[in-house]
Amino acid sequence: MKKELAKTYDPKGIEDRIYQTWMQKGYFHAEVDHSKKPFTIVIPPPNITGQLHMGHALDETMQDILIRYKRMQGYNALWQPGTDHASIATEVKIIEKLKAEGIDKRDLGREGFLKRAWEWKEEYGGRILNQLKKLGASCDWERERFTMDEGCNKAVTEVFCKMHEKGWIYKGKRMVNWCPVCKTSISDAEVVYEEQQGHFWHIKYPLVDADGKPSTTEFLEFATTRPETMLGDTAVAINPNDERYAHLRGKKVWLPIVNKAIPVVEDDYVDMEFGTGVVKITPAHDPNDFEVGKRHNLDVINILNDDATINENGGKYCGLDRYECRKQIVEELDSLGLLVRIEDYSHNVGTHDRCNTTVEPMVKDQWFVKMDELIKPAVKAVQDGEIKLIPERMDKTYFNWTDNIRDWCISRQLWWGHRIPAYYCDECGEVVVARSMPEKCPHCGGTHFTQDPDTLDTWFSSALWPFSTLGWPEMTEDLKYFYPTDVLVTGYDIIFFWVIRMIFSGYEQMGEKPFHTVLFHGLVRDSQGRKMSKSLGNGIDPLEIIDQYGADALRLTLITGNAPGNDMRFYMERVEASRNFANKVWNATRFIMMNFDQAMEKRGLSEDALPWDVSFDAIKEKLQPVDKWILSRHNKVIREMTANMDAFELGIAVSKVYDFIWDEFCDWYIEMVKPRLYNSDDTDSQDAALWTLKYVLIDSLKLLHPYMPFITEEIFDTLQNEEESIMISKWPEYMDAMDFAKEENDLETLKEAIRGIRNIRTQMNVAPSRKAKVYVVSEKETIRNTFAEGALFFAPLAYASEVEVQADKTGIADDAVSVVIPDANIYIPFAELVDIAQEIERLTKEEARLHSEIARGEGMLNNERFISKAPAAKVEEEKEKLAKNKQMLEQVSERLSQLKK
RNA sequence: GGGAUUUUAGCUCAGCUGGGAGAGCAUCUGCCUUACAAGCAGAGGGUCACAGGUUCGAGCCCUGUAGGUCCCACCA
Repeated sequence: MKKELAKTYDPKGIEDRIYQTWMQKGYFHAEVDHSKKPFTIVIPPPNITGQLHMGHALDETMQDILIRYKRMQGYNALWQPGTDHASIATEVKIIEKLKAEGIDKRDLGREGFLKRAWEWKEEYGGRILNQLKKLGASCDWERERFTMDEGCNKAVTEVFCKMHEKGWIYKGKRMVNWCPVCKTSISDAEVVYEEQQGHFWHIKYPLVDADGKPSTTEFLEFATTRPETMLGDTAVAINPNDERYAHLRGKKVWLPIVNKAIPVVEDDYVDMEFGTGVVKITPAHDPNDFEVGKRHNLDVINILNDDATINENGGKYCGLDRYECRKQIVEELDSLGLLVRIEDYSHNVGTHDRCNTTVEPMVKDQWFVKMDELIKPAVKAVQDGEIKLIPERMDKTYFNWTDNIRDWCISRQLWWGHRIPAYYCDECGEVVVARSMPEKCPHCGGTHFTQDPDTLDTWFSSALWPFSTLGWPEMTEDLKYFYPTDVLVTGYDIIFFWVIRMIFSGYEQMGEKPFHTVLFHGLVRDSQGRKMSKSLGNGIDPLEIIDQYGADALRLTLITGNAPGNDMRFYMERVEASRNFANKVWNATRFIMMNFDQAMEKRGLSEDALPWDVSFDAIKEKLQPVDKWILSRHNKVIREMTANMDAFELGIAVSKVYDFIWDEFCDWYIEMVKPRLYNSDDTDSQDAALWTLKYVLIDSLKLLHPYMPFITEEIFDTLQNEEESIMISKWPEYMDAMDFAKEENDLETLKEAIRGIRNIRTQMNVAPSRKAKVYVVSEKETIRNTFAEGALFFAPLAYASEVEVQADKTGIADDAVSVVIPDANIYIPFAELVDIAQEIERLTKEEARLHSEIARGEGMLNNERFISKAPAAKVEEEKEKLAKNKQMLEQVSERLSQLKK
């Protein structure tokens, strides 16, 4: 048992060693086992481009806590790890890298590019998972998956084909968001709106005269933020109810520069109140205009190339960049006298979330997922509570999206990703969607096909993650056993991208929810509340924190004092506080180990027959009230903490065990136990103390283990050798046998008395070395017994030389200082140290406080409605309080009048 | 424009279904007491944003006002 433990806990080296052991023992691995209930979490797969940041650290810590907790509770816990190919994010990264080498993606060709991409994946793809290991993540690494591995590919193809057969995936010309830099369409969710300073160009178009020529006197004025789109205008619109323009119904206006007549159409979309009540209509480059165009059968004239330069439809502007074109168009309009004025205007501009480029709405042939039917079970699941979102308010965000759902554009003009399983017949152009390259065209019998060049939105594969990782589309044993998974832990920022899509995919493909609970967390911000970002340079690297303070300290910091779904600020001071706690636990262990050693030496005990290494029943008779108190408190902490964990209140749960260990166990129990260990020969009492110290510490370590896996394992291993590892030990349970209500009550009285004496001594500036005799006076025998039994530790903690318990004040000096606690008075007769004036002041305050307390209590009890409506127990409680207060007031007043004499 | 959320000690935040205002850090005081100075003991500090309302009783429920944060939609 003799182990020299360092004075402070240093996690360096320890953490890696322990993690290796866990891995070697295979504790993280889960196999189908019908004798146990499964508990499954799938990791939100980090991007292969990613580096571990604080957001991941928080996300993974929460998952690891849940997994470790459930594993200890006897569940067959599976934490399924993996990574995401992150189609566009990765492609952008690789293009950047190629650029640095002076290579353009097109030079390599598709095959060459993909080869580079896979090389990149091999090199960096596993990086982030290795970083997770530093954090202590207990993922089943044998099951690691990748969204583009063979199984996931199969799942994607299968889903695409099934949904296509069902008519829920279709190809069509629709308005999409186009990124001119990435040269791909993107989904609505990938567009972020930014407020930008722009201009509002007020322009007028001439009316068309009866002779078909532009009028020189009559004009129609309107305003636009994108004048260059006029090249694609095919109408101007007015509101049908707008009397101001009644005379224009059925007329035409002259589109300058392009020089052609376009119709005036009437449409409710036009807001009469806004601007001049006239809108130019460019169906090819504005989503609303596109709809208007459809209603009025307008031509759709695309004026842009894929890189946002003007195409041949722009006439002489062909080849110009969109912004240069804008400038020149404005100049030309001005020279034509058609520019009325320019107004400064700030408006929201859609940009691509990956590259910040202003997106262009364009009409393109793309693949879509029809959402109206697909979304229904996903809505119902949350409505019915089949799937619970935590915190609950996320429901509203969720429904906000589902209520306004639009079809999902899933095709991307990228190379890195899942290729769309659609094949075009080289002969007749017929589209065939199939699980593999078709042999023969069903339309013309052609045998040569070209696969659709597009890839799928990266979220298409992520949506299948909870079941594709378990083997789907094969109905594997894993799938039958582990699906549905249990909890999904993720940030609220990807509720639309991912959470909703997993839910509807689960119902559609598996006929079953993918998980029953979604636990959201917020963003980790810097100490000033800013987002951590590369550009700000304010990011804190979790690996550096781990290196300096240990993974346990980081994990505790991320979880403490944070409610689900709320953002948190990251402070170094808080990491230090966590580190200090680890040290506290470490030193409590040192204390216990030291006392084991001392007791063994003193009593000549051998290690294999220690009187404190016995069962609860065997030690029960020897337990003293203090021991029962801490056991009982610990028992309650188990119950409360378990309830918090089950309610996913991870922060509250850990604060309970934190407070228990630091405050009750270390600052009270250990202090109270010292006199018994150091200054007493009662071996029964010592056995009980040592037994209790060990029992409570080990059990507390178990409660703490999900949060701080490394230090708890290290200490567990040091303290005992019955169990192999704390991570597979049994989660503590509340036991009736450990409930000692009387001792809990008694000890609270003692603690209060000790605090009272300490307080008085501080206020009177009495040095701790100055010990005085303490008299405890109470009419109640139980109270006298409590103090008599507790005298051994009461004296040192209250800096008393001696404790005398008696029923009345006989023999106590009149000038004794008193501490008033429920049912008892404590007197310290060291008159020479007392400043009477100060004491009077203190008692006066106390008297005032009691008066107000009594007034409050009487007010409540005289209130008939309170008596009739409040629970009976509550009323009783108030009555007792009132009686106590009255008694105390009497005592205080008496003492005051004495002193005043 | 719609919605969510937030306003509690100097700072950062807890506060469960309404019933005597809490933690960490910071500040002040006293202690190197034989587990721990990364510690111990004690103290100060809050009209719980503001105004109404419901209730015997409101930090908590309702209405309104003001400030902060965020999400969605996007009006040319």
